[in-house]
Order: sequence, then C-alpha cells, then structure tokens
Amino acid sequence: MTKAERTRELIITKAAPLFNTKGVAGTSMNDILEVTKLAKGSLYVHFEDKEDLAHAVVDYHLERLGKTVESTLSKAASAHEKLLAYIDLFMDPVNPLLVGGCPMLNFGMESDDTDQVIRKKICLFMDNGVKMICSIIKSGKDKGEFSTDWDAKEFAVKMFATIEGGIMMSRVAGDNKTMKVIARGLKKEIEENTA
Amino acid sequence: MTKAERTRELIITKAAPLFNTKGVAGTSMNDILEVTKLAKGSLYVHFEDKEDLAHAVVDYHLERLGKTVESTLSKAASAHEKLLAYIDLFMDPVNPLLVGGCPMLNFGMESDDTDQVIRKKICLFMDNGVKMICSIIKSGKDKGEFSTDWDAKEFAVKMFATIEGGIMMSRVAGDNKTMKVIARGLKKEIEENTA
Amino acid sequence: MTKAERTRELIITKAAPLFNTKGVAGTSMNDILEVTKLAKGSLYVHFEDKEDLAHAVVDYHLERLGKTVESTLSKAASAHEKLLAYIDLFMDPVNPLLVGGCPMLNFGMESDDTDQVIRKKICLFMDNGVKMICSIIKSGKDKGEFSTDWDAKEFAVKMFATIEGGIMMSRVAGDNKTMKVIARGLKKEIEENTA
Amino acid sequence: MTKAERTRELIITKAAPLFNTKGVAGTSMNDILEVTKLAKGSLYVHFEDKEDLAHAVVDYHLERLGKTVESTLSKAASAHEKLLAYIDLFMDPVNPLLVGGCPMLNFGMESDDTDQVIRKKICLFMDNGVKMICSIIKSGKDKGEFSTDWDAKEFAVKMFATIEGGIMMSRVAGDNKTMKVIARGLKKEIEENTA
DNA sequence: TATGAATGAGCCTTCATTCAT
DNA sequence: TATGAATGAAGGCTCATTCAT
Repeated sequence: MTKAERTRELIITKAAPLFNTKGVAGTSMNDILEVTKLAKGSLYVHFEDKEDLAHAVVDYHLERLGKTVESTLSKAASAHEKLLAYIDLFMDPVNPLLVGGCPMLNFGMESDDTDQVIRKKICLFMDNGVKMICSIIKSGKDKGEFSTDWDAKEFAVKMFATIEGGIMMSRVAGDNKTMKVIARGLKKEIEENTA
Repeated sequence: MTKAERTRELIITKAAPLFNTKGVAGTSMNDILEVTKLAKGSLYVHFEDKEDLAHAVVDYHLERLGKTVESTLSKAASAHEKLLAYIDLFMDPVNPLLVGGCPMLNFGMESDDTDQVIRKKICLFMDNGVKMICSIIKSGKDKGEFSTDWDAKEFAVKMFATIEGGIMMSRVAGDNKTMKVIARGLKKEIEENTA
Repeated sequence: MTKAERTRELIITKAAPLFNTKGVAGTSMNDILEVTKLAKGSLYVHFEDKEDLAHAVVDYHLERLGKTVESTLSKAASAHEKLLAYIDLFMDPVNPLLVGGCPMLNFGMESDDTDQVIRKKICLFMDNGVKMICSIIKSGKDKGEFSTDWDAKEFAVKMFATIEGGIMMSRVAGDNKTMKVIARGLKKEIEENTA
Repeated sequence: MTKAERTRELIITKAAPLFNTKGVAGTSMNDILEVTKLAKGSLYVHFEDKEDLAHAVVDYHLERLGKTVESTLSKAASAHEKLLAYIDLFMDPVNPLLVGGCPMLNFGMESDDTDQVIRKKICLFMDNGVKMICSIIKSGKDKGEFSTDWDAKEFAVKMFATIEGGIMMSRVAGDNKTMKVIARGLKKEIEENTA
C-alpha cells in the first residue's frame, strides 16, 4: 500500500461517519479536514471534488456493510440460521453497525432526486441484497429446510423492505421497540415455512 | 386570512417540494426566494430563520399526508377496504403524493442525527399512523370482518415499516416493481385474516 | 403635548441610552423598536431617518446634561461652591449621570470623522461648558472669592479637559480611582486660588 | 517573514485607519476588502472573524503609539525634557500621530460597554502610560531636576487625563486651540516643580 | 398617527476549489 | 505528495427604509 493509498483510505474512513450522519450536503470539506487533520489542499490530491469523495465514501459504506453481512452469514450453518442471523444483524438501529445508521436509507433518501451516481450504487447493492436472501431461501428449499411452495422472491423483497422500514422507524423513534416487533414477525413467518 | 398568513402559506407551499426533494441542508434560502419570487428580506418577516421555516414545512407535509390518508380512508366502506385503500395510496412511489417522496423517509433520515425537533415531529406522526392502522384492524375484528386472533399491533407495525421500506427501495430503483411485490404480500396477509 | 409629541419623546428617551451605550453605528432601528415596543413604521412617522433620530438623541443628552449641571450649580451659594459642585457631579463615571457615560466623549469620539452635525452640536456644548466655568470664576473674582490673578480661561479649559479625560480613564478602567485623584488635584488648585 | 505574516500585516495596517476613524461597528469587512484589494475569503484565512481582526488592530495601534512615545522620549536628554517632549507629541490632534486620532479615546469609548477584550487592552496600556510618566518624574527627582515634594503619581494621572481630554476637545472642535492652552498649563506646572 | 408586510442592499461568514511552493 | 494562502461565489441573515392599509 503506497502512501497515497493510505492517505486516501484515511480520508475515506474518517469522512464516512460524517457523511452518513449529516448527509453529503450537510458535511463540508472543512469538517473532513478537521477529522483527518490534513491540510486544505490535500483532499484534492486524492479526490477530484466533494462529489468524487462522496461516491468513494458510499462505496466504502456499502462494502463494509456487504462484508459484515457476508462474514456473519458464512458463520451460520444452515439456510434457516442464515436468515435469522441476517435479521439479528439489524436488530439494534439505535447502535448501528455503521455510525449514522443504514447507508442505504441515508444516502438513498438524500440522493434519489439529486445524485444519480449514488442512487445507482445503492440500487445495485439493494438488488444484490435481495438476491442474496432469495438464494439463501432457494438453497434452503433444495436442502429440505424450507417448504418448497414458499415464494422466495416475495419474502426476500418483503424482508428487506420491512427491515429497512423498521430501521427508519426505530432511528426516528430513538429506540428499538419497532425493530423488535418486526424481527419477531419475520422470524415467525420463517418458522411457518420451515419444514 | 390576512395578507401575512397568505404570504406565509405561499412560502411554505413553494418551499415544501424543495425541502422534500433536496433536503433541508441542500436547499438554500435563495432557492426559496426564486420559487416564491419574493425579495431577500421577506422570508424573515414570516420565519425566524431557515430552521423555523424547515419546521413549518415539515408540519405542512405531515398535515397534507395525514389529510390525504384520512380522506381516502373515509371513503372506504369497511375496515377491510380501508386497509387495501391505505396500501394503494402508496403504490406509486415514483409519482408520489408529495413531490420529493415520503416526508417521513426524507426528513426522518436527514434529521435523525441533526434536528431533534423534526425527528420528534415525524416520530409522533408515525406513531399515530401505526395506531390508526391498528384501530382499523380492531374495528374490523369487532365487526366480524377479520379473524379475532389476528395480532393487530404486530401487523400494523409491519405494514407501516414494509410500505416505508418499499417506498425507499422503489424510489432508489426508480421504478415501482418492489412496491408491487410488497403490496401483493400485504394484501395476501390481509385476506388470510379476513373472515 | 399632543400624542405625536408624546410618542416622539418616548422614542428619544428610550433610544438615548442605547445610542449612548452602543454608539450610533452599533445601534439598529430594530433595537429601538424593541425598547419602545412600537411598530416598524412608527419610527419614520416621527423621524426622517436614523440620522435624524440620532441627532435628536444627541440634543436630548446634551440638554439633560446641561440642565443637570445648571440645577446643581444653582443650588450652590458661592462661586467656590459651584466649582466644587461641578467637579463632584462627575466623580462617579462608573455610575454615570446618563446611562452609557458622558455623551460628549461617546458621540464626540464616534462623530469626529463621520458626522459633522453631531460633532458641531458637541463642540458648541463644550464651548458653552467652558464658558460657564469661566464666568463662574470671573464672578468669583468679582466677589472677592478668588485671587484676581487666576487665569480663568486656562483653568476652565484645563478643568473641563481633565474631567473628560478622567471620565474616559475611569470608564475604561471600570473603577473611579483615577477620577478621585483628578478631583483632588483640581480642588487643590481651586483652593490655592481662593482668597 | 512568511507570506502569511506579510498578508496579515497588510490587512492590519490597511484596516487600522478605518477602524480608528469609523469605529469597529462602523467599519465593514467590505471596507477592509476594498483597501487591501484582497478577495472576499482571504480575510478569514488570517483572522477568525471581525472581532479577532479588531483586536489585532487595537494591538497594532497601541504598539505603534507606544513605540512612538518610547522613541521620542529616548531622544530627550533629561527627565524635564522628556515630559515636555511627551506633551509636544500630542500637541496636534487635528493631524494626529495615527489616522483617526487617539486610539485610547476612539476604541476606549466604543468598547467600554461593548467589548471587554478591547477595554482591557486599553486599560492596561493607559496604566503603563501613567506609570511611565510617573517614573520619569521620579527619576527627575532623583537627579535633582524636580523638587522632591512634587506628587509624581498625581501629576502623572492629571497630565495623562488632561491631554486625553484636550485631544477629544480639539478633535471635536476641529482645531488645536484647546490643546495649546492645555500644553501651556501643563508645562507651567512642570516648570513650577523644576528645581 | 400608526401599522407591519415588503424591499433589496448589505452584513459577516463559509463554501468548494485552485495553485504556487 | 503535501501544504496552506488565496479565491470569489454563495451561504444565512440584518439593515434602514417604504408604503399600502
């Protein structure tokens, strides 16, 4: 890793919580200077402009989130356990995996009408997320864990949406009550389709 | 309605789509000047500062949303129909009721870490939304429309969260496919609990 | 006194301490609105503009100061007593006769390069002040209170300047020590010239 | 001297006459931009805000004044000559040492109720000024130039105050007549105490 | 005479960005 | 690669003032 790469990485990791907490528009390049303790011009050695940095930060967040999901699921023995583990990963929106909360919600809601590049990154990531849940269910069906007439696609979409909606509601409420109700409901539905 | 009230209303209604689309941080007072065609100082005759205006705009959005829901539901004959009508109301996130999309998602996600006043406004509004769905289900049970062992609270929370998550996903995707899958799933569950 | 005259008077008396404390440039028309509890336009019914009001306020201050001096001196029996009474009048700059301190210093120092009307008002007032002290000394000489070879003009100027300088120093210091030293010195010189 | 230091110095020296002439409240950052020919943001590279710049400007004025006094007095051979030289330094308030007049009067009278930092800077400077005069007299006594029963402290305070008051009066009058009377008086008193 | 909504110039300051070093 | 001084557009807001009511 060259020095340039290390500095670039430093900027991204320090900027990430800021962008995810205050939004892209709400975060100034100065805010980032402050937390990185870098000099004024240094940011522009590594990033073309604020937009460029914002895109890198979104990538970073999604990558971290993706890796966390992946590593968690890899530890689960069965498809059934994988689904439960996935849900548990998002059970505590008040103390979220990533400072500032779910980047799909944060960047998705800020960018939908303002930054098509970010919007598409998140869109792609969510597609993959749904597909992953889908394939877990399918593999569970193959292995005889789940009833074969369970609609994998529909449940995957619903589970994804419900968790995101639950995260939003819990963060706005400032407590996890909503998330708990939702987790219970999803898990019940999983059990109903478990052979 | 005095002249001042009319101007205040004008500012709010013109500013509302801007704030809901670009966010509070992403909207400048100049942007609002432009759409209202008012002079520089005039904004401050009616609002203390940008924050004050943002709060009024959030109130306006939530009020409009609330009234739309209310008037739609009032036209539905039964509890069963009310639930379906509620879902249908949010079926088209790409062409939303309010320009910019769902204000709960937009302002909720921007404010959760930055503006406690807005956060609380939305929290309260969502609480009421869930309670309303809850009471529709309960009255449906009373009238014999729904099976009595349906968990009203759980379904209300889940339905609310799922719709919000679905709106987010559809807006980020730029199409309503996700929302359709979700609507189908929710309606199926309603049918399963219809006597 | 008509209503208009009463309102005009109200504005002047309420604005006076503000101007004398924060200066003309440092006082806004809004500040004055606040203390008078009048409506926006009302100020301009009675005064052409801020400058016009400032001039009226300066007049008011000088008039009040003049009357206070006059009434104090009128109670003194002899020329000798008058001089001492005059000095005593300015012995407590920390708690001054007029809120904000000596208007000659305040408005004089602000206006000398910026407002010729105010400058001249104060110049005239100071001239009269010096002349008054001068004529007291002269009448004291006539009555045999003071030695006839005392230079009335020189002492009057010096006394006036020293008191003003002492006021400045005491206000900046935030205590009256300097003023006490000065008063003692002036009184000693008066005694030295008392027959 | 780095470039930053040079620019900082440039700003201070160009801003100094403006602040001393029109006051802090009466001088806008734009006024300073104009005389420095710098670009909008540049001021804030070197000063936190207007207040910060104002404080630097006050320091600059007092330093210049202090150095002028010092260098003038250092050229005087005796204590007696030093006192006369000091008085002569302030004999022409209409064409003052520093553009705008005496900074102690100008900033002192503006700040006494509004800016404690400036007030204290001036208070300290005046204290030192009085002390300096005091020590000149004392050393003059030691050397046998002045009569030993002359009250050094009292005269120092009086001389300082009288000169300041005289400056104020002369500037407001727009001519130096008052100052001349005062100088004559002070010098006479010095002679009376000269052995 | 009094009101207060409206005006637009101007306030201080921050913004993202550039560039000579 | 890193620096930090410099830029000027734009930020939110206040200013003195006007005018229809």
